[in-house]
Amino acid sequence: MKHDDVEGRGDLGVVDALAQLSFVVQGVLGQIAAEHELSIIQTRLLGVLRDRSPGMNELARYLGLDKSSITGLVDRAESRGLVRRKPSSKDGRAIVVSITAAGRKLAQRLASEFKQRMTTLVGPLQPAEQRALSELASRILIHEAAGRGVDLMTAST
Amino acid sequence: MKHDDVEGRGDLGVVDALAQLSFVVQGVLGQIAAEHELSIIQTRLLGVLRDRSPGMNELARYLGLDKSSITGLVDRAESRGLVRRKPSSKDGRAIVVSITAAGRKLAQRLASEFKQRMTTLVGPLQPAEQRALSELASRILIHEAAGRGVDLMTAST
DNA sequence: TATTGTTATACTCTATAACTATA
DNA sequence: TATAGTTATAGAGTATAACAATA
Repeated sequence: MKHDDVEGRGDLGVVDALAQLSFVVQGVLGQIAAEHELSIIQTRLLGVLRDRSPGMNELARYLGLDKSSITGLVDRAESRGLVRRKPSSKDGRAIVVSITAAGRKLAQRLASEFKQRMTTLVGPLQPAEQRALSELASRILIHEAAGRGVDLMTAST
Repeated sequence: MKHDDVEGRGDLGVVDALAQLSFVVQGVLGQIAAEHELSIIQTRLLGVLRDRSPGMNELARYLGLDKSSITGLVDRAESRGLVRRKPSSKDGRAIVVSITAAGRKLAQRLASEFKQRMTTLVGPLQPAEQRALSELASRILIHEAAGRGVDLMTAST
């Protein structure tokens, strides 16, 4: 007998709903990536490189991984022709990682398939409800990003 | 110049907002799990076992993994004293996996820390907005689950 | 000395295929 | 034969620590 059972029938409560929804969304992403023999992290790598050519260290910060993990990640993507390493012209120690034409093409394809699947997922909601959902989720994200010192609306991640 | 730029300023659009939110939520979950030296999959394992004692095969279906992957997963949880294997009394080939008292305690702790962090995350929204978000997310989940032949409101996953 | 990137190593997670024991 | 579970093997992803080259 939950004393705080204020949710109407069919409602999971914010915490559970967002948790479960995150698994569903990640599942969609993982499935689409897998259809192209990619992992989620490889997909994120391509996403980051779509509008940037960072060094390994910088890449590690973007992805929240140790730089030693980036080495293997980039190795595998490079051996598939999706990204490329080039020595930095400014710093003899550094290298610059960039996406190849093939990598960009694949990234675009993944993005479009993801968008389509997500559109289907939110299909049961009316357009106005989708906008409301978008707005609420965005507000959470903006606050969360601000809490980490990032301006979501400016950062192009 | 996007022709479909109908979103007000500060809005990412449903697809991007849900995608990014899923990474944030998974990040919270992963961080809390890591604070207790657990992975997300180990945490899910404990979650599943909170109200069930399935066989290995059944567990594989719940977690969406191959049964051979379950062996190692359960091995590691068992060696930490979080779960236990018992031979099935009905089927000589089968075993039954159940959570231990220590496992249950840890699972409860994880759940409570997760709830707290998530509550903070949605804190910027007014209570009524949180309810609206919960309702919209739940509707998506119910449809998605129904599409897989599962009744979310009855299934105790 | 500090920083950039790689290597060596170890562990978790995952799948496929082959195997054992029971049904 | 079919099913439950494990083992063998391989590979991705991750971290820590040690290292080389450059700043």
